[in-house]
Amino acid sequence: MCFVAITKFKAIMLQIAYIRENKEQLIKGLNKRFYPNADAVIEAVLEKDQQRRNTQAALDEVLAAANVAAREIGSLIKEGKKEQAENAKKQSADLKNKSKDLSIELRQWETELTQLLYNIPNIPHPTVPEGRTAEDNEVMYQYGKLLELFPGALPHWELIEKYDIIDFSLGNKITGAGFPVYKGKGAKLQRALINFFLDEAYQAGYLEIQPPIVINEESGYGTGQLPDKEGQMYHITEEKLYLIPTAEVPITNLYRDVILREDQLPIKNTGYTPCFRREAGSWGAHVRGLNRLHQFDKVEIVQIQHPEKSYAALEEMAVHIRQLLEKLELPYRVVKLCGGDLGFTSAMTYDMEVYSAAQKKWLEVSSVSNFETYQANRLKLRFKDSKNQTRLLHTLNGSALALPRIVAAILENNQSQEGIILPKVLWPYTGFEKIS
RNA sequence: GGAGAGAUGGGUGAGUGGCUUAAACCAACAGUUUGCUAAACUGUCGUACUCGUAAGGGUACCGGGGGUUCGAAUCCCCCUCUCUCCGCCA
Repeated sequence: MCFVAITKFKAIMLQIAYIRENKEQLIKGLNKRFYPNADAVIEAVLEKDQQRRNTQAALDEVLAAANVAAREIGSLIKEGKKEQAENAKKQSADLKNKSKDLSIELRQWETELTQLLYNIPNIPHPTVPEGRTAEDNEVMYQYGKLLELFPGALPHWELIEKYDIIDFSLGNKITGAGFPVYKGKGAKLQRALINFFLDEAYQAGYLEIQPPIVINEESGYGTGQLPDKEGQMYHITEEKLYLIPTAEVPITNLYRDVILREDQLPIKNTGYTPCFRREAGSWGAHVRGLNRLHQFDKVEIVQIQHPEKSYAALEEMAVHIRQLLEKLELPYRVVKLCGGDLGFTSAMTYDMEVYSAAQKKWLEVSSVSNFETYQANRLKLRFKDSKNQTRLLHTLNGSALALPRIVAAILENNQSQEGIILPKVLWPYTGFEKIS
């Protein structure tokens, strides 16, 4: 019925009404993140939206007229009034041109608006601490003694060489820096940890998923890695696919374009995948050994939650992760990220940091976040509430856990003159108790 | 990789240019009837944008994108996916 096919507006329109009504709050939230020019960006969004709506209204009017005209022409032809039909056709040409122009204009506004919206990060939860850097994060909880090691204790990058369990130079040979090769007890320890983490997640009620580890562009936009982290992902240009930076992406995107029933909530999924990160520009001396890799293993937990229950779920996930660390007998602390340190898509994030005795520093081993409706909005992930209203859901995820730094901490903290004694909980999984 | 056939609402499935504002059936929901269940009957039954205080309008959407036409689910082109056959292969 239309003269010019209009591209389906894929933009994240659902949040526009919210932006309109909560302008001040949003600007405050963005400022907390030190997001530049928050006022100007929000103003621009509202202005473009107004333009878009004006254009939409004008276009709808033209299309409505064209529909009427087309029907008239149809009946004229049927009645055999050829000349009148020809005249009407000529007049329709004008409508056709107008609709063409208007839909081009509409698309322009939509594109600009989408561009703006995609580049606005999530709004921090009100309890997120003020602050610009990791220094300003709030320590919520600390567990375990920060042990002192014997003289001559080694950092993990020396331990792995000493016991010949992880080999960076072999990885360099076959791939490049940041792609280690795990050997013997090193490889088995990896496998043990993955199984342990998956079993624990299963016990906690998570459904195990084995997703693809390459994703398409749409999935990248769905969870917010695109366009924000474009340069962070390995891109397979031939097929327009990306290697996943985390299992969060495929597992959460399972629910893209889905409307759930309330009784299906919450969705709790877990999955093990390798993760790939280019880490462009972040390489340096302080990321030795297993501290930062291009490929690493991780078990992820994902929840899709009712909006009113998502913060309780965040706490539940944090407890799950803490229990893993406690079972592994690792000293850790939980920090709540400040506004400036918060990830692009997150409303609230806890980081779990394990203390490495040999490196004498805290290593981030897990990060658990509530994205509220931010991802759901892009994913079009919704549910029907008790009043049969369609509403956006909340998504959450956390690492439970990322392997390399856990391995580093286990090796460093458990070393002795006789070798590395593994935490008891892993013995059934490894089949050995000691690396020596 | 080659050849062919397909993709329609929650499901099945009709629809080869205007009588389709997408039929019919099933499922679902609400109501009526009913000792209970069932059946029967009646009604409702998509998503998004937009105008309106509201009631209620308008527009778009038949895998995705583009084109032809006054008018497209229907015709043409490109892409994706599914099925069948052939080839190759863990």
